Amino acid sequence: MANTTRSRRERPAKPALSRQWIIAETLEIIRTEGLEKATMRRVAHALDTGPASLYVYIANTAELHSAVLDELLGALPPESEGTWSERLEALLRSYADVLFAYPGLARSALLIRPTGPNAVRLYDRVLGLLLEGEVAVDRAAWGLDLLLQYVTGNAAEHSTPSPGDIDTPADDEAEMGILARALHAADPTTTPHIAEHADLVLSGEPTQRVTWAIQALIAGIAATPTPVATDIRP
Amino acid sequence: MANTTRSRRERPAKPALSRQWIIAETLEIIRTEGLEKATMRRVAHALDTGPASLYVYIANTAELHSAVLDELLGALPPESEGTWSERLEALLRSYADVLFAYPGLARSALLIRPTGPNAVRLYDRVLGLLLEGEVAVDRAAWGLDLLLQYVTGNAAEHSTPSPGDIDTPADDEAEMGILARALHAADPTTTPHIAEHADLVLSGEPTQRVTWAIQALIAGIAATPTPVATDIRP
DNA sequence: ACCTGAACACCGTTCAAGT
DNA sequence: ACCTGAACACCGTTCAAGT
Repeated sequence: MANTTRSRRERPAKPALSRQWIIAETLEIIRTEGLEKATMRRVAHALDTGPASLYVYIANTAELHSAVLDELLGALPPESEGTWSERLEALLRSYADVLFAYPGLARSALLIRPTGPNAVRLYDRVLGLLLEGEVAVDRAAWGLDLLLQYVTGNAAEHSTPSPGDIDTPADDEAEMGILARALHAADPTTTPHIAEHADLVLSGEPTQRVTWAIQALIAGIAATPTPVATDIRP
Repeated sequence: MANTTRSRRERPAKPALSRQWIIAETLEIIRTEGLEKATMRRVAHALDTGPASLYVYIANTAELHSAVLDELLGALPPESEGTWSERLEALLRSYADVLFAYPGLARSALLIRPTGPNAVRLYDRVLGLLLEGEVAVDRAAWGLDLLLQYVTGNAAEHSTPSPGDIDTPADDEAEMGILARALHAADPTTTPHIAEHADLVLSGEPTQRVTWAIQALIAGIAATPTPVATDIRP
């Protein structure tokens, strides 16, 4: 009886399943517990239903994660100030920030190739900025993929496998420790360059390195001719 | 390994569990059925034992996959002919080939940061070739990570999620189809650059694009100064 | 000492059956 | 028409108990 004038702090008592609602709930779980907890079963449970019900709206787990990512890409900051390359760097960094903020989603992004409307808008902005910088259109077109893949791959590599979870107390740090130990233990006979330059290989803050990498990518893209004929346009 | 004089085609009847044997069996499963089938349970089953037995030799699933990858890296071709950049390209392509040959392993490589002895040897070869090309040592040191991450990420992106399995009839192709459709359907008003250059963005054979990307990366690495002081050496 | 059966706590996905 | 209980076929990992 007395339908729905309930405490808003409590679960809103079965607010009718829908694609939007499922995505929102999934995002909430990813935010608080990480991607690996955002399972069909767990999302269904959070929505007070069984897993089978989700399949009315979402084809499978991959599509669920894909939809969440596109949702997030819709919230990228719209435009910054500066030269084309500064704006491009800022855009890519904001994309990287999204992926870092939701550890595990980068891994999804790497495998499912985002194709939602917001992803396409991101592609368009990157391509537009490269063209504004007078990068040859064929290099810009191929460079688009290279830039986004780098950022995505980098985020995937550095995002902790299980965020708020059991293992991985300070995961990326621990990971780096393992790598650092492996490099410092390098045998000077069989691996002389690593043995000599281990510190340099490991040097730099992550943000410094991402910034440098993006600059290097842009420079390389602008300077390297593709095998694709450029005389496509009249 | 472990030369038991048996019919090599039949299962060698419980050849005593060992780390090497587990890794070899896992590799075989990955080769024939894909990474996602190389579960602790399935490997244990293939070795005629229960999953608990594997934990005597291997800490967890991640370590198992990690060990398999390092095993594969030990078989990279040793040295090619040509200029330093040609040899570097060849080396990176052979690394990419390994990852492509074992779909799914690239994804692991992206997340676990290979640190085995063979991985370190690969790092050393890449770094050595960059230095041979007279790339500044700080740029070479940072570029190492950029190059390997690109190749790994690229392989991860293009490797089919489930190789010899139920879904994904021609998976990467299907994926590309989805992307192609999304780009060709781009709205000329909101995403004008993509709408105009969709074909160019999608153009080129995968190998052409990888080759171009590696060249662009090398050029960018060589040309972009890092914030790390270069006057480390006397 | 070395190994493992059995259990615990989960998964994705399907489909017959309910409302 | 829309939804879902229950089942199917799996997972990783642990630990008490066996040899």
